[in-house]
Parts: sequence; structure tokens; C-alpha cells
Amino acid sequence: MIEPRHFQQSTLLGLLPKQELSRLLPDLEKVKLTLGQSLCESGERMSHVYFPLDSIVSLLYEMEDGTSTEIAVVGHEGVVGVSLFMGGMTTPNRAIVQSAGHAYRLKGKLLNNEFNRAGPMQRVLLRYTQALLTQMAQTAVCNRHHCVDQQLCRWLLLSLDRLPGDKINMTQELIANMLGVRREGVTASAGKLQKSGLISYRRGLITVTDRAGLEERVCECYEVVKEEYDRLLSHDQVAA
Amino acid sequence: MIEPRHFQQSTLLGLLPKQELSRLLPDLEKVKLTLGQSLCESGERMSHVYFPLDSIVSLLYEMEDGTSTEIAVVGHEGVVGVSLFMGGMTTPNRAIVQSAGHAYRLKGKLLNNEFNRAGPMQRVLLRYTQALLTQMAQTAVCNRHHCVDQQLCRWLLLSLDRLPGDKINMTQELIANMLGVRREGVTASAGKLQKSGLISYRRGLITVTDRAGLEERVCECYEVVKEEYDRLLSHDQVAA
DNA sequence: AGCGTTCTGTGCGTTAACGTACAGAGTTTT
DNA sequence: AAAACTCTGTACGTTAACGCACAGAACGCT
Repeated sequence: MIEPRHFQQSTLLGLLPKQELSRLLPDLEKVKLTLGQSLCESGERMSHVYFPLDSIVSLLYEMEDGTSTEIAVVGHEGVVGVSLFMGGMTTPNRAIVQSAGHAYRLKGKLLNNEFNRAGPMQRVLLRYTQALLTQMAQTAVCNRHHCVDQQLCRWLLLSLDRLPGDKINMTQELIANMLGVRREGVTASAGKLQKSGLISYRRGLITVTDRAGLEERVCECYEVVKEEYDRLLSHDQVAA
Repeated sequence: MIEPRHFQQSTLLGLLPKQELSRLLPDLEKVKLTLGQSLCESGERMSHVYFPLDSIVSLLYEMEDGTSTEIAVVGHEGVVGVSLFMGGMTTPNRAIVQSAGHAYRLKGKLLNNEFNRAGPMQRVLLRYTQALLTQMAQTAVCNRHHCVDQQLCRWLLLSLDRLPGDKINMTQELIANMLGVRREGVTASAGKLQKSGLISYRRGLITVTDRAGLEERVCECYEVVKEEYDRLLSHDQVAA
């Protein structure tokens, strides 16, 4: 994921030319996001869009019976609230902070002004939305065909790509909610990964000790999505 | 799905004001789509976008082992080739004709000209893309949580909404490929539906005899997607 | 009419994930 | 230090879907 070293800045916003960004800067408000915080409930209209920095936000669908499934994940490479510029204004999904941290936020109205300039910002937002589309599509594929073991690897790698270190703060219960599987299933799969020495687990804190090992085990879904993000959101492509 | 009576016209294009549409009309080329025809291979750049009329196009992801899964379905309410105006130009998905019929097609270049006018066409295309996002998200949810029985109901209803009559031309084998399940699974589920008198099956031709019955059995995923399409692509909303 | 092909139905053992229940380990609170 | 709480590990029966094998039915062609 495009230079994941400096998480003080949104990678997405970093794609913009300097002058574009500096016009925007005064309107960007840095906010703290706490674990479990809701940025948007299903069908709710967001007042701001959020550009995560070192935080991760999950897009979830909550079913009538209360269980939920993660549809996609958004970090420093993206923006929460695409429905604001896509025109629908709401979506039937929730946006929940999965990993605490910081984000820039921007008033919806101002974002639309930027979008309607039909300049670099519009191009970046649309390309990001297409990447999001691919992530959702691949989530559907993965849910259909791949076992919990592989899905956990995918989830860990997706998180890792959006976090500054090699540690993920997350209980197995919460991971299970994200993946839409049983907690015991996560325990079993995480146990295998730990036995193989890829991660070490300690009550709500996962440390990834062998990232390459995870990449060996993960299904193709991870790579497909990653390559699509890289392709769509590279400096070269966006400038063109 | 917005006035599904006259399938001689694209419902999506029908949302455009008359003058917009008439400007476009000379460039729209009516083409026949045959069952199984590929409009786009994974990673391929489309020369045209397609507005299905009485045909249905499936967006599929094909895995490394050759098996595939349907990500979304496009009929008269939509357009095949969103990556052309979203800026990515390609996607890692295939677009295959699932039900033979007709479509308008429009050169990518001309579509982009329209899109860049930032008028009704842009608004409609973006709103449609958001609806597509929801469809993909719900496919992911459904793949995770719902049984083949319900997924088959969903698939039948999605197809029915995009077809002029109450008949679906499709073998169980092909449906299985779409859903990403075994053919025998489809046989079993279809058998139940037939015993309950909701459909009648005859070697590649499904006749839906009790649509309301299907709607009773289907999971919430169908309704969520349908309502979102209706909301995003209603005349009122688009005009605003 | 007969033949080959394709599509549909069925059976059976296997596997992955589920639901439930509970024990033990690690934190936090009192 | 003890108690309360939360998180993780394990066990066991159940269910849904899988893979494979094969029989029968429907259709299409000569």
C-alpha cells in the first residue's frame, strides 16, 4: 500500500498536487477516533467525510438479527463516506472504528465543492471508489470460497497494511464479528497461526512476527485487492 | 425496479432529461448479446460501455483454479463498464452475458465526454455506481450468512426484475457457476421451490409461478439492494 | 425411431463451520 | 489478596455444503 511509512498523513490526500492540498488544508480537522466509535449508522447522513491516518475504519452491514459482517476496511489509503460525493448521501452500512487513532475530517459540503471542480480531487476520489468496489467484490468471493484460516490471514494483512507497527489491538471476539464467523473459529485459526510462529497472541493484542508467512497462507483475494489499490492509487496513474 | 414494463429502453438512460438523451441517441448502437458472450475479460480495457435492455450481464470473478463467482448482475437499470468513467479503465472481473438479448453500447471516449459535462449523465452514472457498491456489499453478506436456498431465491428475483417475462433461461449448472456453489446444491434447492409450487423447471427453462412466494423465502439481502436501487435511481432523486 | 448428448435427480461418505457448554488463564476491581 | 470480569482454549454433537458416482429423463439430430 503506497509508502506505508508515514501515517501522519493520509496517503489518499498525499496523491493530490501540493497546491490542491494546501487549498484544502485549512478545512481539514484532525480528530481522534476511539475503538468502537461509530462514524455512521446505517442509512444515516454523514456530516463529514473522514480520511483515516493511523486509524482503521470498518464498513459493516448489520443484519436484522443483529449479527454483522465487514464489507470493507478503510485506512490511510482511503476515505469514509463515499456516498457523499457519489450522490446517494447515505448507505445501508455502518462505519465503525476498528483500530483507534486519528483522522482528518472534512465537511461534506466542502468536499462536494472540491469534487465539483472536476480536478485532481475528483479523479482521486473516483479511483479510490473503484478500488473500494474491488475490495467489496473480493470480500464476496472470499466469503464464498475460502476457509476461515485464509480469511483470517487476509484480515490480518489488510489491518497490518493500514497500521504503523506490527501490532494489532483486537480481541478474537471482535475479529469474529468482523469476519462474520464464530469466536471459536477465530480461536482455532489463530491458534494454528501461532503454532506456526506467524503471530503471537496475548489477550487482545496480536503481534505479527512473520508477515511473509501470512502472505504464503493467504488466499489470492488479498493480492488481487492490493494490486488494484496500488494500480489505481499510484502517483503516476492519478497524475495522468 | 423502476417501471420494469418497457424493456425496449434502458431504465438508466430513461432517467436522463429528453434533451440529454437525444444528444446521446445518435451515438448509441443497438447490439445483440448472446448467452455466454464475454463483454470484458479480467483486466481488459473495454472499448464501449453497455446499457442492457432485455439482456442480463453478470460480473464475475474468476479464481486461479478456474471456478467463478458472481459479484453483481446488471440489467436495464444499469451499465456495464463503470471503470471507464471511474478512471481505472479496467477491473479484475469478467462481464458475461447471462441472459441473451439486446443492449445499447456507447464508445468509451464519448461516454467520458458526457461524464465530464458534469450534468445529469454524471449524476446518474455515479448514483448507479453507488447502487452497484451496495449490490456487491450485500452479495458478500449473503455469501457469508445465508444458505443456498435463500441465495437461489435472491438470484431468481434479481433475474426476474431484469427480464420482461416470468421465464428464465438457465441450466442449473450455470446457476451454480454464478452462485459459486455445486450444481447438486442448486438441484436440491430448486427441487424444494418446485415442490412448494413457486417455480416450475424444465431443462434449462425456469418459470416463476409464484413471485410472492419467492419474496417470502428470500433473505433480507434482496430487499436491501432493491430499495437502494429504487432510492438512488428514482426520477425525483436524480433530478434534484 | 433410434442414438448420443446434455441436463436433472439421488445417494453416500467427508469436511468445515455452527451452537452450546464449560474450564482455565489473564486482567481489573475492591 | 480475593473476587469479579473478560478473554482464550477445548470438547462434542449438529448442520450445511462438498466431492464423487451414477441413474434416469429430456432434448436434438440423423
